Amino acid sequence: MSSDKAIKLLRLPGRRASSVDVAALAGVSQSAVSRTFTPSAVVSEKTRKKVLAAAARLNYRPNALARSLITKSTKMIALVIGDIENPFYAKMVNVFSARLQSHGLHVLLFSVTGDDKVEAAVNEMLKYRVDGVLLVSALLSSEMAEACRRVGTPVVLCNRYSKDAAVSSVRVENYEGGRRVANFLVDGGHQRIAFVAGTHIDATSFDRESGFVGRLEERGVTPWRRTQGDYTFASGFAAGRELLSGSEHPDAIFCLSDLMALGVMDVARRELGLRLPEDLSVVGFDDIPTAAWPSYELTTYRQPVQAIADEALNLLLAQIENPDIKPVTRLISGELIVRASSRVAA
Amino acid sequence: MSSDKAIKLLRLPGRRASSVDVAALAGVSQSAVSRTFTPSAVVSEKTRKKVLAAAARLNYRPNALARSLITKSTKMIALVIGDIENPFYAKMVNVFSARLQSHGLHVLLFSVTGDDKVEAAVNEMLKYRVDGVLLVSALLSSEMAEACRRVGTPVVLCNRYSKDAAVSSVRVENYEGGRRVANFLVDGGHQRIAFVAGTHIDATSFDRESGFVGRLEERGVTPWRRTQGDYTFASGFAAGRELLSGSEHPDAIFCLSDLMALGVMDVARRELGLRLPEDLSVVGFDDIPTAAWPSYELTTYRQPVQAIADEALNLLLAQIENPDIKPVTRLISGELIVRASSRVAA
DNA sequence: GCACAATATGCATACGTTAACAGCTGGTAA
DNA sequence: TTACCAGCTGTTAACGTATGCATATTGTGC
Repeated sequence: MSSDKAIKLLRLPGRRASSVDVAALAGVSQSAVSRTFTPSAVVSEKTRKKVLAAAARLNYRPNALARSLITKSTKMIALVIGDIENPFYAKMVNVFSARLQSHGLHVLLFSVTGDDKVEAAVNEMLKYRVDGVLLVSALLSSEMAEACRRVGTPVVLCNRYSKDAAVSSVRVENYEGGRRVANFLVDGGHQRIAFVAGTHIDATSFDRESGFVGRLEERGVTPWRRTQGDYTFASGFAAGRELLSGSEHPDAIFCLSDLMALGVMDVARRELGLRLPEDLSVVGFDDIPTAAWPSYELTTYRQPVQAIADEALNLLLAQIENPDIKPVTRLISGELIVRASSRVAA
Repeated sequence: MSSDKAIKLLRLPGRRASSVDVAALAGVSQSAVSRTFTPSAVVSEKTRKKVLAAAARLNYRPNALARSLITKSTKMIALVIGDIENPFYAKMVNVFSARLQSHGLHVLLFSVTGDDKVEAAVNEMLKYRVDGVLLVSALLSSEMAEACRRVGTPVVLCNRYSKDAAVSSVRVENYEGGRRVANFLVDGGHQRIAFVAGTHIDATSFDRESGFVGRLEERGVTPWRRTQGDYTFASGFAAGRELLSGSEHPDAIFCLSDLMALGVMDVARRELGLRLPEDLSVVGFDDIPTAAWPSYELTTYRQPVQAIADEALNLLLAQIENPDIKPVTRLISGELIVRASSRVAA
């Protein structure tokens, strides 16, 4: 009988050791093995030793998938990221994955180009039964939000939000940020203030713009000219060339991302020979590392990445803990970092 | 009997629908549901319709974990990345995740700071039974490589390799790259050629340096001075300050990463008032997007990210297909991109 | 109408784990 | 010695799916 069992349990070549194999080698029951690898469970020191020895010999590691099947928790969080090559979002990924790892959670990464691919990603991650979803700079359609809600998967949006979908979200105070930049530029005595928007599929760009324009008008300044980019350096370069091409050019340009602002600076200085901030002030949004480099010294509205990520993660963990919690929106306040790319009040 | 079953299968609040639930609602067996969602399996059009309708009503999605338990394939690839905030590696992540997604594979991301954390990451990913492991800019100890081999998990290193561990790897031709830069600088008539190395824990930095120094000496030029950074902008800035501080300064500096080269350029121009390339030539390694920006126009040795990623993925897929394949090393040739940061031969 | 193939379905089992439960051991107190 | 309790351990039933096998259904040609 026991030899039958032993024969049956002989490790076939190419098969990975299971808890049953370990149990057989250690001469204990399979549950003893399971308990050895379950922190909350209780085993005598003697059997734990035996089990660990056998496990080491067989290169055994508990199968997280089988465990998840029972515990109904995969310890996996889906991280959906829009544009990972934008340093601001790369940093976000870094912070998130560090935080998640320190919580014993794992990251299932989905890098989506264009909001249309988010749907496919969501369907995939739901198959893997992730414990929660973090969307960074990607828009969740209300149907997909509803799909997550139906199966009870918590979701938190980062730096995006949808008016219709009932999903928690965390973002920087975009409206307020726009106002602060407006104040700063008017205080600095600028007259012809131009603006480079982002793509308007999300409310983020809209909020920053309305805060900015609204405050300008409150202070009696009419926005001089407006154009649009897609948050990249190249689009900023193009936008700068467009804005600065006429006979009369703006004396300040506010860009909705640092990358675009850097593009504007390069076209202004390298192609048109303007001096900053004497001939032109440039202000960005994000505060990516490059903004602080001596070649740029870009004035920008800083988004506190750590704070945003921490808040988003707390929201998500709370929602995992208690699924019936209702969606909330958190606004994180940013900070205007004044550097040499802009003229300041005398 | 059937009503008993129906009662038992009533979807409890908070429980997710399983194939059994769908089967009950559709009036078919559980296997029929399984077959409907298994592309290779065969079902009549009639039952497929019924199943899909029931599945839609219940928000059913097949449980990938349970499936993996049987098929012994998780369709998950572990992606371990050293420094995701370096644009070069951010791009790598982007390319890999796009490629993997198009193969129907999913990315389990591990962002490690320091090679010591790789071990913990490897242990975690093996618990999740990933189908393969991609290590980008992270070093795999030979013990960990051996651990993967023992459980039969394919591994491919990207831009790193270990002499002792028997693991497949793909990297750019570092040695040759160093030689090409040496030739370029000597051809340009430079006399005092300095060098900024990276951290020396990996052979990558060593190979580039020995190619560079070796070729310099072949051409009768003695390296003027050498210092070391950690691939970041800040370390490049510091290295530049150190190299350029003396009374006599180098007329060319070769940096083992673009970020460091940009740091050198900034300290040279902004802090010391040098003109490039008249007073100093700077050459980098990687070709990150910023290198092409008008403010820098950095000459650099380009690493073809797409080609490296494709090759690494092919190697990994081949190894998944046939686990007994033996480890290979692939060298991808790079390309010297000449821009305005360096003096060229008259 | 029949025989026979071809196709489609259901049944049962296995994958590797956790957790509720019951049973076993040893020690202690009377 | 006996009874009892605490601490461990083994048994068993899930979790949700895929798949080999046997059986049921359908269609074809005469």
